[in-house]
Formats: sequence, structure tokens, C-alpha cells
Amino acid sequence: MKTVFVVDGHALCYRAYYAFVRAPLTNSSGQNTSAIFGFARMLLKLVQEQRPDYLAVAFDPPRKSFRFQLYGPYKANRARMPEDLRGQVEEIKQMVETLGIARLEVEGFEADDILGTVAERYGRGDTEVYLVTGDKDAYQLLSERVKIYANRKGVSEYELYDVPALWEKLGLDPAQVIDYMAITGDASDNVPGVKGIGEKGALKLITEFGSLDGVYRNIEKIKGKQRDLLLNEKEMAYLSRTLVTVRRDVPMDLDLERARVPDFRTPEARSYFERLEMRSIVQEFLQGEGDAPAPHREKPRRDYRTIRDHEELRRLVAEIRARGIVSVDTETTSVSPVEAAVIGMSFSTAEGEGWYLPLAPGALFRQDIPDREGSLEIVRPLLEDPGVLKVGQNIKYDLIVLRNEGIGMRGIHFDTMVASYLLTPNERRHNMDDLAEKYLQYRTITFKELVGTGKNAVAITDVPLERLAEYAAEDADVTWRLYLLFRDLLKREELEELFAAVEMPLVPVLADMEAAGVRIDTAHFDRLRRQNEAMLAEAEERIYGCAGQRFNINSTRELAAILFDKLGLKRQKKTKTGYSTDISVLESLQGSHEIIGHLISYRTQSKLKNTYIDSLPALISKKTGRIHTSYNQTVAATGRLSSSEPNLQNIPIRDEFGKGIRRGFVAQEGFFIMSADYSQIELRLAAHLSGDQGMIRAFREGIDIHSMTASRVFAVPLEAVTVDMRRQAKVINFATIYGVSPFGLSQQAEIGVKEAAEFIRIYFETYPRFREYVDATIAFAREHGYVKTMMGRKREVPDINSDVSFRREGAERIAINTPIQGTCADMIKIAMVRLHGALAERGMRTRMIMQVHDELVFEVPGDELETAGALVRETMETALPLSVPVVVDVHHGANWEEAH
DNA sequence: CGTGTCGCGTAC
DNA sequence: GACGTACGCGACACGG
Repeated sequence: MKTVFVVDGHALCYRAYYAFVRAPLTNSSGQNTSAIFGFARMLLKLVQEQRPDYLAVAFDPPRKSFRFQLYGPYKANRARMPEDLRGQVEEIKQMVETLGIARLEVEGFEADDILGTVAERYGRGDTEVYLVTGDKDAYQLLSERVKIYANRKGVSEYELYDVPALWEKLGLDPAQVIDYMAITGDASDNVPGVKGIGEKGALKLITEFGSLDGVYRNIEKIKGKQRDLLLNEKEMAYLSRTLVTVRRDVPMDLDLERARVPDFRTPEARSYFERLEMRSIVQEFLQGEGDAPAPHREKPRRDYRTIRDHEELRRLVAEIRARGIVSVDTETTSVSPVEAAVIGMSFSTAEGEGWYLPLAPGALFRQDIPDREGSLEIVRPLLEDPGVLKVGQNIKYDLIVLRNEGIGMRGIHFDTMVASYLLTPNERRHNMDDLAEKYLQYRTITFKELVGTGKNAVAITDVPLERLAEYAAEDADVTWRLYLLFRDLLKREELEELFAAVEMPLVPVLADMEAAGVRIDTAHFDRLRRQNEAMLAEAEERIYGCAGQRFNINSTRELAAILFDKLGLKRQKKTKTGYSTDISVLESLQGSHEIIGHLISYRTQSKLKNTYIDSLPALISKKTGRIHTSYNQTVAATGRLSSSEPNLQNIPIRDEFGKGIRRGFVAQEGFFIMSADYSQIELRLAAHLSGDQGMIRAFREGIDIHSMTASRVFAVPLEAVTVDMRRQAKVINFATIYGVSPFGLSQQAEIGVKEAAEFIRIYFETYPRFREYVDATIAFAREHGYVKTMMGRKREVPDINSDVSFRREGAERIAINTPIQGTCADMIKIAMVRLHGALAERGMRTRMIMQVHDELVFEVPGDELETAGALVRETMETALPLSVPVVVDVHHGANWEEAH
């Protein structure tokens, strides 16, 4: 499929201009360059991400279009183009020329009509046309081969719109959009439509009668006012219809080949943008030359083979050894690696090549396969050789699975899933099928396609060998091809070191932690459950008593009905679907009715029961008697790990009930739980990253930072800071690193918005360099579109230049928080890798078993407590050198709670 | 009966 | 909407 992108240049100019209207960009002589910069960035990003084969930019003509002759007031509501945008439009046209992009402009017709004509001429057969416009007129042009690419979310985010999306949104066919708009009119172009009938009315009419003609044919069936309006405005409706109809017959010569997308990375383009003082454009889009991958790769040749005997396997092993690097994938019986049994392995060392080694008993396939044990012994030395580098997709999984088979894979070199995560941490999907589609324009055989769906699904062990081999070899092949691509992309993005020195070495560490698991005390949980169930039952009965009826307390809707309708308590916050009953609402109602206290108790206890007391013991592995979480390395956009099944990173700690749960996390006989956590690490990082002298001095001199803040905010000497002042200051300190807003702080600190704003003002006055740092970070994000951590971890902040304020402000908070939270993640990851190595090197029996963002938990034999404690402290404190002291608190005990 | 979304609540 | 990052529960709506 070939793709043609046509951009509505006029609209894009406006959008780019207004994206920066609050803080316009200027060149050194003070001229506004917002539109030029924004336009260039949007266009080049579009090309980079979408890799169109053909691209053209359409502009409105200098003189008025034919529509003005039809209807005098057409676009009469439009303000004149701002003076400082007018000049930029000329420059933008020049830019389009300089970049060698086809520019379309036809006397008498608008850019929209040009889009329509291109769609009409080329949107068929094996060519897809993408209309880049935010104008809803364009919906009428949609077809199977014509789609809309709307840059509606900020300046660099696009949204795809097609026929099904239109159908879903309005329930209309593209052609009906014209009739629909004939009635509603188009406020932005001053097209009147039928005054008095709005979107809902128009939608109903068109849906019922199919078209504007249909409406007038059936005018007798329409009642009352609507009918009068339609009859009175009939002429206007048909005129509007003509005005909103996008023309598809604009007379113009367009040789498609003239619109072929060139490689922009030319010296001319670079010097052009240098002249415009737009270095970041050069940096981001115009570096290097000529090595651009073809927009659409040819289907690679495929040579997938199944290994039939040990002789063949030995030849393959020798070949892989000679290459020194191979992609590996395992086929197994379960998604859970601890449960999984290996039924086959695949390998690839070149694009389009793949080998499948069947390992499941032949009987299952009704086909002969080489002897399993023999095969494993042939591949074992290869897999265990650290000199033969292994490439995989989610290779932690294969590592654990192979360990179950008694094979300790080494030379873990490249995980394509982790690479994808570093390249696009905001993306939530890094699975191979999506990566192949996105980066290789290639659709893989999916697992579902392999085994079937619903009741037709078969076990993987019942898939015919040939099909399984094809599937498995393809996975190894695709992994290899992604590896080649990501290797270069990581280099280009300067993410190599983070990848090679931190993220990849972390993979086996996480595998070991997951395999080690953690012991929980079932008798303790049984005791907790008895207490918990008693309290729950008590609270439940009292709630029913207070309410005068039984109801589902867990249903927020039913609960809201009882509280606000039946008992007449005061409504507070609204949610999307009704009135909120969350904890802040309940707390403010405390005292106004007896039911509230029981509800809070019920909520607390039922949360503990469902999420911890009942679930954790159920997750104990039969095999090991311990709990094995999964640490996910590719989920949290800041670089943090996440934990699931169970999530061991949100075990309660704050109140006494919570602590009870932590007491259930215990060590095996003869061992202790040892916990090491970074003290106030995010605030220390804020001090280091900003270089604020006040903050730095506080940490260097060992002054409590919350008291320090309190002393300044409340204008009292350090000695006079009360417990309450410190508590408030602590909230302010934390709010700051999340990117504070007066409203947010007022909620959190339970103070007025004005007071919160005043606190923030004083806070920034107290720590002036921190303020500068915040401003500089946001400015960096605006210019480059991303922020980064100390280790160079990057995260895009697409909404940073959004003209929608709440999006932009959200992006600013992300820009502030990510470098701090992400550097903390860098730091603890480095410590984990080094510690894992150091413990192994010393032959110690201490095992790392949990990570909770700024805390590491170990299981330590009694005789290693001292050495392990010292080693852990030293390694964690020196992971990343900061300009402030890094302090790690280390404690141990019989359980996790005692170890704090 | 499975799937997706919402409100809520736990952690750092 | 509403200070950052996660995971997971029960309720509920939806669609077969």
C-alpha cells in the first residue's frame, strides 16, 4: 500500500502560531517565529513517524475563493490574520519549497478543495490518502482509502479518523456529512444552515430521512416548529449545502512523482534552518544523510527451517558460535514463566532466517522429533556461554523458563522489549506483534491465529509442528530484525549507555528476584483474617442499622443514594457518573452522622481483605511455598519498575492495620529481612538537579529539610518549628516535586487555595534556584519535546506546547517530575545491578527479594547481617554521585515491618 | 460469561 | 479538570 499525505497548510499555520501564543518564540531580532517553528516541527514529525511515500501541502489562494461569490457573508466572522503571522506564512511557503515538498495552490479554490481533489484522484486501489486537517468538513471525503489525520491533541499528536470512526461518532456516512452540515451550518466559516436546528436535531433528521432531499421529501412527516424552520430556510439550507461541499474537481496538474517525499537531511535544509535559528529542528530531524530506511520495506525473503536431527542441530550451533550473536525465543505451555514447560526453541542470526528446534515429546505432535534430552545437551553450552550474545523479546521470560529446565542462560545482550521501552516510554505496548507492525510494517502470526479462538482454540501442544515452527521461527526472525533497527535507534537517541550499563544488566537481576520470591506467614494471615472479618461484619451491621436497610455498601451508586438522598447528608464532589463517596468526602461528613465512622472502617477493612489478606496467601506457589511477583521493566513512563501478581509495591505501611500486613512478610529459618531505603531521595535529587544552595546546605548540614521549609514558609526560627508546621511543610516539599498547583496543594494540605498559592510563592522565594530549574526544565521540554534524567533516560512530553491549558499544565508537571522520579529509578537500578554482582562475587547467601522504588529488601542469613548491611549501604549510597549526601537507612528484623 | 471502564484506595 | 508514577479491587455496562 502506498500512502499520500496532503496537509491543509493554512490550518497548520494557524495551529502552529497559536500553540505558542502565550509565550511566542522569537529569533534574535525579536521577530515572532512560532508558526514557522511549529509548522516545521509538525511536518517533519509527521514524515518521521508516518513515513509517507508522497506528501503535498495545500494553501489557500491569496484572493478569495468561489464561495464568497455564492454567499457574501462567507467567513465574514473571521478575524483578520494577525500581522505577525502574515509574514510567517510567506516564510513557511518558502520552507516547503526549500525542503522539496510539493506545494499546491489554486486560484479560486480553498486548501480543503485541493485535499478533496487529491482524495478523489488517488484514494483508490493500492493507494491510501491521508488528509492532514482538523476541519470537520473533511469528514465528507472519508472512504476506504481516504483517512483523516487530525493534529488535534497539541502540536505533535495526531489522531486517525476513518469511516468506522465517523460512523461511531455521528452514525453518518461520509456523504451524509454534507447534508448534516447543510442544516447545522458551520459557525467557523459563517455558513448559516437552518437557524434554530442544532446538531442533535440535524443528526436525527438525517439519520431518519437519509439526506437533505429526503428531509424535504418527507417534510409532511415532520412536526411543528422544526418543519416551519425547515420550510422557511429551505433556500439557505441548499445554499449552505453547496458552501460546505468540498470540491473534488479543482483544475490542477499534479504529477504524483513530483510529490515523492525526499530525504530532507540535506546541507541546504540544514543551513536553511540554521539561518532561521532553529537548531533544534536540525538536531531532531536533519542529522545524518542518505541512510534513511525506505518508507516501506520490501517483504524480506523468508527461510524458516525445522531441525530434524541432532546432526543438523550441531551444524546450527556451530554456525551461531561463528557469528557470536543470536536471537532466541522459547515456545512454552504457559504465560507464567514459573509454571511454563519448554516445548521448543527458535533462533535467528540474519534477516529472514529462522530455525525451530522442537522439544516436546513427538507423540504430542504425532510427528518424530529429535530426542529432547540430547537436543538440550547440544544447545546448553551455547546458551550458557556468555561469549555468545543473546537477543530476545522479553528475554527475562526465556531466562526463567530455561532455568526451570536447568539451563542458566548467559550473555543476555539485547532485549527488544526493553529497547522499545527506552525509545518510547510513554507507549504502553511493547509486545512483538505491535513492534513488528510499527517498525517493520510487518504483520506477524499472532498467538491467537496459531491456536484459534473461543471454543475452537487448541492447546499449543496440539498445533501441527509445521505451523508451530513457522510461528516460532518468525518470532526469532522478527526479534532479530527489531534488534538491528533498535541498535541504531538507541545510538541515535544516545540511550546506548543506559541500555547497556543499566537496563540490560538489570534483566537477570529481576529474574533472580522473581525466582527467589518472598515468604509469607500463613498462620499470621489467618489471624489477620479472623480479626478483619469480625470488624467487617460489625461495621456492616451497624451501617445497615444506621441506613435502616440493607444495601450493597461496595456500590458507590447505592451508597450515594443512601447518604445523600435517604439520610440527606451534604453532597460534595461530583464524579463523572454521580456524587463522590471517597475518603475526603466521608471525612468531611464525619460527625454529621453515625454511619460515617462505620463506613470508613468498612472501607479500610474491605480493602485490606480483598487486596491483601485474602489475595496474598492465594498466590503462594505450590512449587516453592513462596510468593513470586513479576517485576515489569517496560511499564512506568518515568523509568520506575512496576510489580504485579501480586503488586508488592503497594503493601500498606501507614496505619496499624497496614503494619499488620507487613508483619506477615517473613524470612526463612535462620534468615532475617533486611530493608535498605534511600532517605528523602527525591528531595535530595531536587537539590542536586537544581543546585539550590539552601536545599544543598540543609542536606549537607544534616538539617531536616521539612523543618527547614517550615521555618522559611512560616517565618519562624528553626528551633520554633512546631510538629504541625513541619507536617504542612512536608506536604509542600512533596507537592513541589510533583509540579505544584495551588489547587492541588490546597486539597492535599487541607488549606485554602489562596493560602496554598502564598505558600508556593514563599517556597520558590526560599529556594530560588529550584524555581529556575523548574522554568529551565519546562523551557527545555518546549524546545525539544522531551525531558531527561541524569542517566539520559528520555521521555517525550507531547502536550507541552498544547494550546489547551489543562493539557499543557499537565505536561509541565510531567516535565518537572520525570527527571526527579526517573533519576531516582536510574539510581536504584544501578545499585541493584552492582549489588547483585557484588553478592555473587563474594559468594554470599544474601538474596535481594524486593524493590519498592526507593527501597531494597533482602533475605539475609544471620551471619551475613553485618557484611551485607555495609555492602548494601555503600553500594546504594554511591550509585550516582550527587552534590548532596545520599543517606541509606538499613534495618533488619524477623519480618518486613520490623526491618523498617 | 468475558471484557472494558469507573471509582476508589494502597504504595512511593 | 483538579500535584507525579503505578496495580488491582468490586461494580457496572455492554455484547454475544
